[in-house]
Amino acid sequence: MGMKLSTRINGHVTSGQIVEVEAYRGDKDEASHSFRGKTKRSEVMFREGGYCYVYLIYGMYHCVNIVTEKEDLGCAVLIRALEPLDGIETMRKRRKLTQSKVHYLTNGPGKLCQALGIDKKLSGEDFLNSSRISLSSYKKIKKSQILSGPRIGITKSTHFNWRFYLKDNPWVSK
DNA sequence: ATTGAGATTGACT
DNA sequence: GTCAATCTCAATA
Repeated sequence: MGMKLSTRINGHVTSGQIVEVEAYRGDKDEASHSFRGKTKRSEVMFREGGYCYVYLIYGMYHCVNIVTEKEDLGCAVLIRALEPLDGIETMRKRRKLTQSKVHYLTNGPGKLCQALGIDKKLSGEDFLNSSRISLSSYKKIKKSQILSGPRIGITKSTHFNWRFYLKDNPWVSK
């Protein structure tokens, strides 16, 4: 939370501050892609922390995750919303939004992937050694500014309060 | 081989 | 508020 997520795709640099995330883990979490073991799609989730897991959701949109923890544990953090920073005009064109609707640039997991040009080709990239996608320090966030609640859009394991978001940040999805 | 559900979004009533 | 867009996976045959 508070870190900057950046991409460089075909020379276009875009980035945003992470303001909303959800945690997924390999055991005890029925909502996780890693819960039933490795598949061709979820293989990246079982690597050691630092890799980028991107998947296609509902056949239409992409979602980006940061793999965490040790190898074989299947834990990752889904990026759900960003506060736009660099390359806003590039993001607006990718999202096909008019100036009056830039508010909707990156306030959702599918939206931010479209804005930053993230798709399945970036799944498996190493955040620490990639020329196309990276993370960097941006803002120090106080714990008191981070709120939590149930994860959005899932029907299993809804009792875990593993959605985290910045208090009063206008870019949060809901 | 077929079917139904899913970590979403935008268009429409 | 409803619904369709259409890829991946697991369950069924």
